[in-house]
Amino acid sequence: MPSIIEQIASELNISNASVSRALNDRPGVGKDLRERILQRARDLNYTPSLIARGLATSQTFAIGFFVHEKPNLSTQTDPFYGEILHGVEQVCAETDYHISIATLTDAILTAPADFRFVRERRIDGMILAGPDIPNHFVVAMLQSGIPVVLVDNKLDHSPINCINSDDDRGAYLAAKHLVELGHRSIGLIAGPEHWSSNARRVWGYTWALQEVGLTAPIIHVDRTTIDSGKAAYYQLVSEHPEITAIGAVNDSMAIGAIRAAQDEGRRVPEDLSIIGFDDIEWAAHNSPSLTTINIPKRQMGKEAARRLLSLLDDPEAAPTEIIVSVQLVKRESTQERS
Amino acid sequence: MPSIIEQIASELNISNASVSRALNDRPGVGKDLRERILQRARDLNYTPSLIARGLATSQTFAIGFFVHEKPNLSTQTDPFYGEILHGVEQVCAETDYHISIATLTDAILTAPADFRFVRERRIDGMILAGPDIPNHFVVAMLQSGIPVVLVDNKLDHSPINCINSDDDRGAYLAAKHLVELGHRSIGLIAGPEHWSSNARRVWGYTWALQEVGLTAPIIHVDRTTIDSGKAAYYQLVSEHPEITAIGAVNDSMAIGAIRAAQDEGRRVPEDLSIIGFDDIEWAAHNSPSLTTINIPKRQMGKEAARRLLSLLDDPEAAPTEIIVSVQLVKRESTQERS
DNA sequence: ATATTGAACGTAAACGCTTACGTTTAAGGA
DNA sequence: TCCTTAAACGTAAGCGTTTACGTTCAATAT
Repeated sequence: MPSIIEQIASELNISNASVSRALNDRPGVGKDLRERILQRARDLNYTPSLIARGLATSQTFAIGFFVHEKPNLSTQTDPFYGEILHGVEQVCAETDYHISIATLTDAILTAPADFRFVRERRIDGMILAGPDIPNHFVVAMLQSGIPVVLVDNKLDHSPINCINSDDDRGAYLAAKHLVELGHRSIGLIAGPEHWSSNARRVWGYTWALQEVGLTAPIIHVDRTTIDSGKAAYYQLVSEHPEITAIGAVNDSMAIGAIRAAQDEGRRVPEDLSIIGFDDIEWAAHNSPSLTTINIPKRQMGKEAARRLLSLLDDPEAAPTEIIVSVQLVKRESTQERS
Repeated sequence: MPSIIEQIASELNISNASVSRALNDRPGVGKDLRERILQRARDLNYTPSLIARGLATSQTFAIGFFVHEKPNLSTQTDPFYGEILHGVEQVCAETDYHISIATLTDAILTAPADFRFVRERRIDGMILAGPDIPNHFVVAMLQSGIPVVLVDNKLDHSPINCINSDDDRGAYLAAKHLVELGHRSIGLIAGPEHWSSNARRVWGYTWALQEVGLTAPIIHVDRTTIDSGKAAYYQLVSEHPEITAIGAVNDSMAIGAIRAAQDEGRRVPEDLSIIGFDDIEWAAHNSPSLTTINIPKRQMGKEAARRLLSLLDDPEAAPTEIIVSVQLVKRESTQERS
């Protein structure tokens, strides 16, 4: 059975080349012949074989979306990467590109040297998502020769194409919000100091408070779960009972803090205002619902895909960091200091 | 630049065919020549071009994982398909298969007739996930000629390869649990009657209660969100104030019911026991934490992948429905009737 | 000793497209 | 009218594999 291209060619007594040209919208075929070819192709329900095309052009029209398997700082209870992936899908759906996914396991992360992981997938480019993908792996991928875009991550000492949320500003907004509500004794609940987005959030808080002459006690804990939020809360209020508002470095911890406060018999927000960060799905469903900083995950995915696609056109483009802006979402867990 | 296969062939003064045979572990090449070929391949860091191989064999070593975009019955606030996908990944990671994903949009769902969607992807098989993928689409995919496995779905009148959770039994267990706690006035909160998993859950409840001579009032609402859980709660208790326990058809609704009860000043579980279904991530973090029926999502993904892979070997195998068993998870939202 | 067999290996076509290059043809310029 | 030019189209090689079919040759059977 001949391929559809061949069939059209023979039916119309022309060459494969002309059919291919017409189908790909390339010059070199006359107006009305082109029309007849396209018509016939439609009738025959022609779908190009991306795989044959791939062999011929060494383009696969697939991109990889690879996420680190460990739950990260902000995604304990949230389909964080699911949302990002959705964004990637949305922009790819408008193109010919397909998405090939994989989870980055430790095995892959520790043995990137042979490029096997990327080469066997035959992808044109890749998106790497997750804050704790080790630098050395990113560097290795960069050397594989295909474009790389990072999401929720960056490289330590050199510029790279990446998409990140505006953590500094988000934290700044959060602090500002608390200050505007009249709070003057504000405590901070933070995760491990060396996580970069954590550090940036702490920095944003500190900066905003400093602007109005305030300094905040900071509790660092080594995880960012609900339970560590509780623990941080207890430590914070025992050291600083005068506090009327708490900023948490992510929503899970904020929710933990709310629980702990409620367990102690303090009302949120009447006695204590608490604000989170991330706007995970449950933030809106918590009781009280959580005031927080929204990260536009889907948009991050879209930006990542767009960046990657444009890189595919021009691989030499200079590395750019895209910072998506975040937004304060006022809900029930914060109110004016009484 | 010659391909690596050609390079090895010429270095060793043999033919491409022998190299290919050795690489693919096929008979027809002598023991020690084979060894030398493999050795050289390792040295050269050979990675087969799946795309060239695909052209030659018309196997792509990729499967599609396609999920319906609408949030379904049970996944409002839960990375349901994320977990399933994880399972799929885990088993694929042990094979040569890659995963190509896409979201089934309405546009795709309504125009499947041309197979464009599946053909252009050049996949060897596909997993379709989501309870409300229309029958006609599934049928169309079946006719595309490649194996199809359904997850969280089935076909109305003909057998098909699918993976589902044991909804009847789950509901049975839930009801049994309430009965064993001493409850005799039990109400049911359910979603739309025509959703099949919903119907099976209602059926399981009814059956278990009937076994001990009980019948339960059932409230059907048209969505399965937290808010509709609240609404259903109010309707239920206004019509049946004597009720001491509530079974909800999914966790979101159960949580809604808990909220509503708490708002009314009733304590859960002291005054009212409430049990959910699904065991979404938040169930464990709710206060009180939610007693519910756990669906092993990851395992469903694994089963789906395994089924698909075996179908790839033997496409003629008879359609099988795999039902994964569910489990009662006792937490805080239920207790003995006081 | 010859005939038979099968393992080892080579040849070359095929998979479905793209594309560099060559040829034809008609239009436009002098 | 003849020459130039470019658009239209054809030719055929090539992308990296696999595989049906041939060939060679040594081992075994007779």
